[in-house]
Amino acid sequence: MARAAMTTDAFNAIAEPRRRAIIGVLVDGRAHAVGEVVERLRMPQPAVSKHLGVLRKVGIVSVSRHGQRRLYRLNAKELKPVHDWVKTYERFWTHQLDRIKDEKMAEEWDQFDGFVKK
Amino acid sequence: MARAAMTTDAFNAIAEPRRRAIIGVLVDGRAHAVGEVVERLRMPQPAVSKHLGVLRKVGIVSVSRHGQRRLYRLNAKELKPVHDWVKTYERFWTHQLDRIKDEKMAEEWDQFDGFVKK
DNA sequence: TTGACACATTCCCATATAGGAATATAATAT
DNA sequence: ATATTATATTCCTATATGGGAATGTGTCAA
Repeated sequence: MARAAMTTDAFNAIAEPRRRAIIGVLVDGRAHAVGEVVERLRMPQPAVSKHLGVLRKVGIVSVSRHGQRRLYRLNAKELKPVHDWVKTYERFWTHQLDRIKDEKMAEEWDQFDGFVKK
Repeated sequence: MARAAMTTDAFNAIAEPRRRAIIGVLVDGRAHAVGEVVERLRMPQPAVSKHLGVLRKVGIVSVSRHGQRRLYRLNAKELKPVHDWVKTYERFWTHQLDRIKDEKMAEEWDQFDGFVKK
C-alpha cells in the first residue's frame, strides 16, 4: 500500500503546494472560473481541473455551472479540522517557553526512567 | 512524477494519520523512546521508526541517544507554517458570516462578469 | 565473548498520484 | 449544422511512498 489515507481528506488535499495555491486564489470568497485560476497561476488547464477535482471531492470547494464555465467557490470550513489539529501545538511557539523548555529538559530523565522501570 | 513536493515538508509530514498520532504522543513536550510510542499506538516497530524518520527529516522531531534507546522529542515550531497558512481561513468559520456570504453571492455575478469582459 | 534488547535499514511490492498530451464534452456563437 | 470556447477525462509514465518481513547495528548485561 502507498499512503494509507489518500487524497480523501483535507490534510492530504492541502499537502500539495499547487492545491494550496488554488485555495489562495479562492480566498476572496467569490466564485472563480477555472480559466481565471489558470491565468492567475499560469498552470496548465488540465492540472487545474484535476486539482480542483481533488479539492471538490474533499469538499474544500464547490462548483456551480454558469454557461460554459464552472465557477468554483471556496468552502473553507472543511479546513477547520486542520486548524483544530495544529492549534493544539500553537502554545509551543506563541509562549516563549524557553524556561518551560528547560524544565522539561530537567524532567526528561525522570520521565524516561519512569518508562524504563515500567 | 508523483507528488511534486514529497515528504519533505511539514504539510506532507502531517498528511499521514499515523504521523499525526505519533506527534500526539509527543505533545507533552517530553522525550519518548521509540518503544513507548510502539506500545502506546500498538504499531509495528519498523513503522514507527520510519515515520519518526520522516518527522525527523522535516524537523518536527529531534532525537537524542540514551543507552540503547533513542529519545524523540517534539519540535512543534516546525508546525507553525501549517498553522500560519490555515489561520488565514479561520475567519470563514469563526465569524458566522452568513450575511457576508450572501453579499458575496450577490457580488458573484459582477465579479464573474468582470472576468468575462476582460 | 555471547546474548538479549532497542531501533534502524533494506528489500520487495502494491498502489496512489502528478504531469503532460491528446481527446471527449458541453455550451455558445455564427 | 459547424466552429469555437471552456472544462473535464482519459492514457500513459515516472516516481513516491507505506507496509510487512527480514536483517543489520549499536548497547548493555552475564
